Amino acid sequence: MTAERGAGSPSAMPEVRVRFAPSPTGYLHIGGVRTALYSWLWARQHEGTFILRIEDTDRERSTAESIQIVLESMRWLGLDWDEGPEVGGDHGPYVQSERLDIYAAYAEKLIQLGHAYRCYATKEEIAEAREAHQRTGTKEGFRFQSPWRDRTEPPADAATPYVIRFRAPQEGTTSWNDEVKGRIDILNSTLQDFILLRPDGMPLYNFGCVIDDLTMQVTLVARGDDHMINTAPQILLYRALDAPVPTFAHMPMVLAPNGEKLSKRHAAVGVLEYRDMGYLPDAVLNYLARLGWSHGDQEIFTRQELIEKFSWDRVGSTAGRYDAKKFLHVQAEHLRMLSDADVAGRTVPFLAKRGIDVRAEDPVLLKAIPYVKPRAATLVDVAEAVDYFFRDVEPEEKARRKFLVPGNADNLVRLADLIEKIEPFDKKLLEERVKSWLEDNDLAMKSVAQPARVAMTGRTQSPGLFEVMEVLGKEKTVQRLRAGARLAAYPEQTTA
RNA sequence: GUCCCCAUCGUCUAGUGGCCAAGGACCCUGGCCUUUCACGCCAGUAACGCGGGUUCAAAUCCCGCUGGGGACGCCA
Repeated sequence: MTAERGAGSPSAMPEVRVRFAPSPTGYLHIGGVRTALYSWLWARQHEGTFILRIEDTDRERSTAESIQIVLESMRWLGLDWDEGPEVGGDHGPYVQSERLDIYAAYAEKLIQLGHAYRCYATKEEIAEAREAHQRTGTKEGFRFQSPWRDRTEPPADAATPYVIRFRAPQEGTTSWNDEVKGRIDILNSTLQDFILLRPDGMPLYNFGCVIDDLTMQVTLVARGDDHMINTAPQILLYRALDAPVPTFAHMPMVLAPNGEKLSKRHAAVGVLEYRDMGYLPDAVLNYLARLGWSHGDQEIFTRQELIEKFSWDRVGSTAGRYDAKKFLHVQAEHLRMLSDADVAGRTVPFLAKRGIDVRAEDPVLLKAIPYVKPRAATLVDVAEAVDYFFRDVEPEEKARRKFLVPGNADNLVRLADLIEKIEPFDKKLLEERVKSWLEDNDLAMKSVAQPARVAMTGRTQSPGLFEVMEVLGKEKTVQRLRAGARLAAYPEQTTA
């Protein structure tokens, strides 16, 4: 760890207070989820406080529905917050648009301290200055030099709208020890008099963020490294207010497979989409945790292991690319870690979506899960794979044409006849009897298996034949084999 | 263009100066298992961007180059 925090007072190490501060603009991006996750893991590992704060100062894009989506996403992931919307806390409100008076007070304080000033320049003036700057063709980046920085007289018209700007130092260097990037130095000469407050009193990101982190007593700020540019101005703000500067941890971003910024064009980016695709929260967390962080060669982690093993110095410094196949693999591993009863319970809503109404305790469902689990990755796969246990089969056209043909009809009938007499109806005995029957009649398993499978399941892929029979039960097994035989004998007819 | 960050198989990564003719995972390929599909098992392809240093020794440290990403807003 490269941090310098608390070095002077080891006995008085402050409580760990971290926050996740998304802006509610549609959905919770999986990149954001990773930021939230690392912060949450850090808080839980240190028995600290995890704060959820909504940064909705962009009125154009923020909506109330989006806030609900954020909360729902966090809840689904199990990233519970100790302070924030709906749970309260001692440092609220936790929605920025409700904290305007706080920002106003701090802005006034900064003006009085001489660290900020009212700027009456219009957007047009700034745009002009920018164009003029571009015409000069200098290599320096554009920095607006407000004429109001050093002016003491207010404008003639007292009603002129103004923004409040920070009076940024123009010399020196601002540095910090980043938990993942190490030491960073920024020349103050590259900074400008950034805006704190808009005319309507809405704070801009750097100001709202600092005032909130300050008043909420946040000890570590974790965010994507696209925010690194904001850190120097923020540190300057803390200093101007004579406030303690938190530790910063800037993690590399999650990129698209082609290296671009990850967006809807490349993948499902809203985390709730994964819920709907049948992913498990712990799998999402595992995949995201491992994208940019590592613990030796370990790939699969439970939530508890993540809490125990996470550390900032194991967060890599390279941007990670989203890999759908690896994600799916991690998901499959987590599915297999679940008990059958758990899988059954989680599959129920996905069955409901298919119009199948069963309870989690349904004995057929419970019996089928262990056979289906190894060949499924998501809960949608599970639902799909148990479908035919709960409804009549209509063989897929292709499968029917290939396997339910006249030549197979007789064997299906004879198989049904045989099976009808087997008791108890378990897979072991079924396999034994069917195999000896095949032997006695000089038949190959292959000649009977696929027609029987199609008859029972309607498809060519399924768990083992005897497993399917056992789950289906004698009555349905026999009935479907006979129906299949009829279809085979008279290929032009459809199922009854 | 300016500023900041980054650089090991296609991808995620292990590697913190000798144990590395670079290990694991996903993907891909071949094989085994087999009543189908999976699972599982075995095997294989595949990487230290380039150039200079430092050192007895460099994937690991330093410098430069190149390449990639991000930021340059009255967005966050």
